[in-house]
Amino acid sequence: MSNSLVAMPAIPDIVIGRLPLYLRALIYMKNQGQLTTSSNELGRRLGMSSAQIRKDLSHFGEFGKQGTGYHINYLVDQLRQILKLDQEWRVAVIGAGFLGHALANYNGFIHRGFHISWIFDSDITKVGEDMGGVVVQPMDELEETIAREGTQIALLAVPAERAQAVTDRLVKTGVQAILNYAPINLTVPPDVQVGYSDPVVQLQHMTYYLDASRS
Amino acid sequence: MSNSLVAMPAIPDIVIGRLPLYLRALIYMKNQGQLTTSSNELGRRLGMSSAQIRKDLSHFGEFGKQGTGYHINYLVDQLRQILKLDQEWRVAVIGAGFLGHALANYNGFIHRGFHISWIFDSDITKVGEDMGGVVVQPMDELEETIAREGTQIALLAVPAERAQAVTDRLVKTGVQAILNYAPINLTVPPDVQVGYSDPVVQLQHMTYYLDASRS
DNA sequence: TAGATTGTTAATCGATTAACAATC
DNA sequence: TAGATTGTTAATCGATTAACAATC
Repeated sequence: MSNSLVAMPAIPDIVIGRLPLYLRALIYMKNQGQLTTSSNELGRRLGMSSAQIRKDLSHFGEFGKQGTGYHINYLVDQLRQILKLDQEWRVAVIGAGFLGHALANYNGFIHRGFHISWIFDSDITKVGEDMGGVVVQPMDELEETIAREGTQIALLAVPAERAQAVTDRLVKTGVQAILNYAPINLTVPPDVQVGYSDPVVQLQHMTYYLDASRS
Repeated sequence: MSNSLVAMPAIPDIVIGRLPLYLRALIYMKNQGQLTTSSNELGRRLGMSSAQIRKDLSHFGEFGKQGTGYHINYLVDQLRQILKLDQEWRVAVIGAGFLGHALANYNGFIHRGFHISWIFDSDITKVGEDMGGVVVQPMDELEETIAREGTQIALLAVPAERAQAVTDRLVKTGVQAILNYAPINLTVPPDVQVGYSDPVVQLQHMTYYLDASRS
């Protein structure tokens, strides 16, 4: 534990939310064979100011060198540590409809440290089906399986009507984070993280700016 | 056109981004049979302050009544108009993998004013396949079909390596908004809207707050 | 060395909130 | 009328940016 006598202000959530974007861009550059970058280049790529990137990173330490910028490998490692990505997280998908199917089959999770171990569905005709190497489990066994395996994260892909009820069960069983794909606001205790993904909400945000007259 | 002599400050984008959430909650209440609500109730539901809701709405007009609050039907109509949802938008899905399949089959789009007319894929063995009532089109015909039909919005569900190239084609053809599911930052002209949906980015945001020691 | 770029400070800018007169 | 709730103002709070000394 570091100095507990000094009031340490929490790092703004909006800063935390940008770190994964920095990480993604850095890994992209790394895969291109690039070894170093600067706040300027990173900012250009992401459409933000270099000052913002330097300020964001300064919350966590000093990762660069004057004159030369940042070593990509080093910064990637640091960001991974900060975001607690230096471990594998156990993820369950709830709901084996088209979306659950797509999530279970998405290969972007595993190599970024998220291991989908389970997919649950209340439709017993789907139970036993193989989805991306994961076998559909009966909804009845949700609590037992999640508690036993210590699943920390849930991807919630059930109909909106059932999202809150399933959430309550997940929270009670010890899930710490839920990424909700249902078009509904969830209520959870303060120590549980919730992320939202509703494509319609995103589209409705964009239509505001569209020119309705253009074809 | 309203008063063009007075400098009208643009409404903050962060406000626009909350309107779809207000709309979603209002429609939910409406479906529950509720007729009126207040900024207080809406705020409680969405986890934000009543003052913020009133302030946000005040950018667009006066929609409530002292003492009684807001008529849900009326406010829903107003928000729909503001967000340009009083028309049907033509949407194309690009990429007919698992995700494209899920998007084409999602029934949350059509009744909220987004009509998925087309789904494209470069894999000719998929062409002709029926996905949620939409037949897979060859990628070669992207430009011709989108221009002819006046498709305004694209859901981009292609691999990251191809996302920017496809984006360039979409933009050239006149698409005004792109919801990008590929884990990569896109570059577009300023008059084109881009939204991002990368579940890994959202998960990485949440893991920062998780207790790695728990279970 | 000269040029580049960091981390940080202070100023600016913008968003949220508390408070309240108006009024249904 | 009494109670409730709006729309708006001004104060507060927080985030972004410009600028620059430090230094690689």
